[in-house]
Amino acid sequence: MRADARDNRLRILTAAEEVFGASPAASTEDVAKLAGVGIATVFRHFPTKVELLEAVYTLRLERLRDRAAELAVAADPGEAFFEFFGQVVAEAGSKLAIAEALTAAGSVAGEDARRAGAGLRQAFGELLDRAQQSGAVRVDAALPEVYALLIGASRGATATALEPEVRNRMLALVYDGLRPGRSS
Amino acid sequence: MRADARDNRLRILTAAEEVFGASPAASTEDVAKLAGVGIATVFRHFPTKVELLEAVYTLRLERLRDRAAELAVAADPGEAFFEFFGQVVAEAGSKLAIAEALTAAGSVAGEDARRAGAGLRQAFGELLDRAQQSGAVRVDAALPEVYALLIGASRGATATALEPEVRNRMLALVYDGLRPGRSS
Amino acid sequence: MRADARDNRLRILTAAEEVFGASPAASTEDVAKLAGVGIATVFRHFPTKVELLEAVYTLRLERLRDRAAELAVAADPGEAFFEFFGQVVAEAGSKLAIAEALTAAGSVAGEDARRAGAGLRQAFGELLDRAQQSGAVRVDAALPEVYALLIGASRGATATALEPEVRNRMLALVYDGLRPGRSS
Amino acid sequence: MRADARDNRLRILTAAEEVFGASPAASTEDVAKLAGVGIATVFRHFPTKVELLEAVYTLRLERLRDRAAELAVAADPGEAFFEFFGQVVAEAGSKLAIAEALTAAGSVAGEDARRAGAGLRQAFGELLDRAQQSGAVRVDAALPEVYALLIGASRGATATALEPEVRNRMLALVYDGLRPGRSS
DNA sequence: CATGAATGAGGTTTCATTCAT
DNA sequence: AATGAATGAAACCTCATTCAT
Repeated sequence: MRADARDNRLRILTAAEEVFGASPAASTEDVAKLAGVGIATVFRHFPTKVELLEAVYTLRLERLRDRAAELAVAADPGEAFFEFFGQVVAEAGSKLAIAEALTAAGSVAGEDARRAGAGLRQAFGELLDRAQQSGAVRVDAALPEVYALLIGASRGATATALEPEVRNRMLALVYDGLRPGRSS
Repeated sequence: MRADARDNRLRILTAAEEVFGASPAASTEDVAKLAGVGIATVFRHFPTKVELLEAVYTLRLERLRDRAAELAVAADPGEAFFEFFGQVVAEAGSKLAIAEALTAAGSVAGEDARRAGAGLRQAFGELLDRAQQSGAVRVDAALPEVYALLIGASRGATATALEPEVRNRMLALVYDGLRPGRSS
Repeated sequence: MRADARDNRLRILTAAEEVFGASPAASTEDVAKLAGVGIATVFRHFPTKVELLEAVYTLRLERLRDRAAELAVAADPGEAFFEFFGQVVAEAGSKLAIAEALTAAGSVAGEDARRAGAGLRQAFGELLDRAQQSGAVRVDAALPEVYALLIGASRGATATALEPEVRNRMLALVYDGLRPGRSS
Repeated sequence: MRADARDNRLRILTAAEEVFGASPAASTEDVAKLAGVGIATVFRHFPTKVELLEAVYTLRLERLRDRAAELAVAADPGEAFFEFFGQVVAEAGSKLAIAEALTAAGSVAGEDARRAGAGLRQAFGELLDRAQQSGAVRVDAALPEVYALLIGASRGATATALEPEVRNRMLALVYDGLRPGRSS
């Protein structure tokens, strides 16, 4: 791929992230305008609007996975787990808008997005494992439900446009449910 | 309002609930078709698509509020609270789609929807109060964060198309976080 | 169907006949403009460009079939046959352009067009039968090849933008081949 | 012109012949892809799509003219004439598609194509002359109408996707009309 | 009051053609 | 000279909304 093409691809992705993050109903032309390229250039790089949305979504998931991978080697596994959890919830806003745009476009998820989702889930699973082995998280909580809780907390925080204090108190409740020493 | 007009209004609302619940990108004409009326009739009752969406959304919220009000006089306040919580999460699917349709249409929330939302929140607050007074829920959890948790759990369950078992395990984690006896 | 809708449908068909007859590459918007309606009205009547083209084509075929049916009761079967043949060839120009537009659009032929084509072929077959029984046309010429000859003569006349005299001399050659008294 | 440039020109022409022969609505990029060159190379050799189409068309006409020239020295002029006629009709399919692509593009014919057309017409005229002098074709048939008949038979055969048997029977009718011994 | 046709403003996508490498 | 990316004009089609019946 040529250098200028790579450049443009990145600019388009960045623009799309911002535009769709702000409003799931945005048009492809808005993306082109913000990226400073012609509309046809967007379609050369992403032959379909759905593919563009998926690319943005995949990028988001991959970034989160990388962040999880970094934290997987932290000194304190418990702290790493909860920090990651909190970060995801805090940054969920625009990622969610993109997910909504995808479902609104009628696509459940492309191959790339599915793979990236699986990657994130696995990386998060490592964080959970280590936190459980270190005694920071109860051992009877399995990945599926904890992951669902992560998603839920993210969406809850976004949907209600939570103030930071309330969000933190909500997270405290979630964390308490995850800590060991419970009967359930 | 004439009797047939009232009839039509109800049929349109019912149809809209089903159509938008299935796909947030549905068109107003689809609603008219399912309701068995002409499209102009839909616009006579709801001068704008956003108003129709809000009416459906409001209806949903009011139904939940009524359900909460019923449970507010139940014998066991703790059981009532957790039952309501679980029901909301279980039925979240289509309501969520309507909320997405609203945000996709660029509308944050109309007056009616806001009022209905406040009503639901208040009714849920009563359930929470009584559960706290009965000792079933920790007293240091305030309505804002518990409500956010309710919304989040609903959305999380929907977004990931959770199987019932996983959903129940996730709810168990959430409930544990809400029970008294924690230091946080 | 409402009166105004029927009116518009007819006006659209008429406009399409003229526009596509003049240039197979014409756009749907040109048709709308000539018909004096909005573009969406065209698409309401003919949900697809191909369907519009087929409707025009079908109309043409039906008109020819009707003309053949009229001539099928003429006093002189031979004269009727050759007159019809000549008329088809003379008027072939714009009909052909429509057929080209259809193939350019990637459609071979819709159900209606196929039926109309079969109708025309059958009506022409009657003319041929009667001409053969009256001794004006050789009896060893079957419908398939005579029909192919009709199409061919039409296309030949159109493709080369023949002057009337040349066209008549060409037809004379064709007619001679069709008359009885040959060995082939 | 450099050797590789000449190579490319030929490969582009060959590819264009195949691509446009298959579908008149094909894009220039398809031609480049099949030719194995970049799209800009196509435009370097043929500055316009119409010019490319004309070049292909011209090539076809020239090949036919060469074939006619070969047959012009055959032993039996009558056989030569009818053989050429039949060959042209049999192979008309893809050439016709190219002619359609040209008219769809709004171009009647460029200088080269016109010259090539005239060349073919003249070569065919020689075949006709010799066939007439040898008594195989009636002498009162002039080139214009016979040529129109050739074109028409070609197009008719193609347009209706004729089976070989029917095509031959149609040709027999045409040939009978061309043979001497008729009064017309 | 209900209907369905008409509207025009966009949205996505394609293509011939031009530039930068 | 060859490449492939970029372009903008236009094509087809959809939809919320307004009129005429």
